[in-house]
Amino acid sequence: MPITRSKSIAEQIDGILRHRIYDEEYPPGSRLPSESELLEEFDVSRATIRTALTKLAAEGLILRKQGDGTYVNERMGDVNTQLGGSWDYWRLIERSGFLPSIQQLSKRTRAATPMEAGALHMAAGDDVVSIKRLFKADGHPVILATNTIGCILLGDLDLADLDAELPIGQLMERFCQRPIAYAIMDIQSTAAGGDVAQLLGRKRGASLLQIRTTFYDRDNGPLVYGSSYIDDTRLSLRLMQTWG
Amino acid sequence: MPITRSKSIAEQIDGILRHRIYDEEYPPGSRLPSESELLEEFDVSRATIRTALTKLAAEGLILRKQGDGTYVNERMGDVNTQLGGSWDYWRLIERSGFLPSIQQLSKRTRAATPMEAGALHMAAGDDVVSIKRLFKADGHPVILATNTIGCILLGDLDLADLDAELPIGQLMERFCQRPIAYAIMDIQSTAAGGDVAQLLGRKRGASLLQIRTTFYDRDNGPLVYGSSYIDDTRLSLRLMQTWG
DNA sequence: AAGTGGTCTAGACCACAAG
DNA sequence: TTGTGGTCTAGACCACTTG
Repeated sequence: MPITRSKSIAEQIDGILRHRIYDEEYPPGSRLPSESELLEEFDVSRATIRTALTKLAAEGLILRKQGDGTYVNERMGDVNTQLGGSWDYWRLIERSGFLPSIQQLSKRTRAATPMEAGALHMAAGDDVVSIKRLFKADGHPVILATNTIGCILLGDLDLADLDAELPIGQLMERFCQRPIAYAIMDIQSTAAGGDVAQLLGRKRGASLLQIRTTFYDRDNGPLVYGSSYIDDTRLSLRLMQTWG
Repeated sequence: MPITRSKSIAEQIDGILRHRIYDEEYPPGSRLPSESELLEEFDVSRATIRTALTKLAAEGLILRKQGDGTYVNERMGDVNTQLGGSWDYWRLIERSGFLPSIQQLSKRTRAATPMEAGALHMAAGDDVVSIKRLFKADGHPVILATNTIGCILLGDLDLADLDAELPIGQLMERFCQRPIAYAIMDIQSTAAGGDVAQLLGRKRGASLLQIRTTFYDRDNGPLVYGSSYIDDTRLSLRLMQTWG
């Protein structure tokens, strides 16, 4: 069991406020307590309160108006994606109003494709562990995701111990002790090939969203390469862009 | 001419550091001066320096390592999109390594489609101003963008004065005095219809990225609705996702 | 005029990595 | 041990909108 670093005060306040917003203790469109009220409630300095509020505002969860107050963003419920921040397919499905589930299709060691080898800075043909999963929304297949990890990173770990239900970030932290620092994603539109179409229950040639992601550690070393197909007739990517 | 608020110290430092990174005065992968060195250089408090650095780190431009230092992210050059932050098609094309240009296809007043009316909280058939533009990369059409603005917002402005070359954010600020606070984007994959295919020089039925965006002011009032088609064989959406 | 969020300061202590 | 970035405090003044 890894030791959980106790969170900072600002992070805890962030979490508490976030919960109050989701629980509608602070309903959409309503005004939050002022910063001075909050610092009294939590008995911290104003800077700490503002650290938490700044993060919520950057995500679009709240809108701050100078001279007026801080308001819960009415339209946060429309959003299912937090590109630029932590985010995974499970939550995407959940936030789209469906019940998520995962079906593991395969988990095996094989030779890297040229694309994977390039992304992971390996030679083509080097051994990688490949995990192929199908995400379902209310039981319907919606996302086909393949993740590839260089074998060196996993050491002598038994494949059977690799928990394929975990989001990729937690998986890397637990099994490689290498937390993800950032990822680079490439979003494209593509026509479904035969196998992908069949797994997602679409016709061959149907339009799908394709997301290719390479995850890096804080030393710029590539950790994982992922390629996913999203059936966006059932699931669209909705995200908030905050201005200024 | 609207009065331009002079920027805050933190914003100015943000801009200076950003320039130094783009100019490779701080090259990719190199270590920045420490926070104490920076606060001496600019003669400000540490909190002010950290405000600037925090913003750069959130965008992925720099990586901060406790006990070590702050480094320029080597892979920032791969990225062409800043979803979740300020961003426009002109910069997308530029950052993809092409020379951008805009061709205005039409600018006129017409009745709102049901989709536009819904997004803009109007009745279907109400008057809107519609601007249709074709973005080119090195002269090749890559993005077809249609923006729709409720006529009420523009008042008695002459259509001819509306500068279609402006990014939508600056356009709203200048002609409506209503700055954009946030936007909600919907990213999907779609098959090109006849007219879209022709304008983008693709075959009918080809896969395109479609982005639908509604822009809101800080009072949650819808300002603009935009629908765009991106030819992602020439231009892919590459963005950075920062972790933690 | 009063209250809000926006900005900035000067200082302190802690956690972490290696100059 | 030294120097980094991470966190927090108490206080000040400013800009803005009108609870």
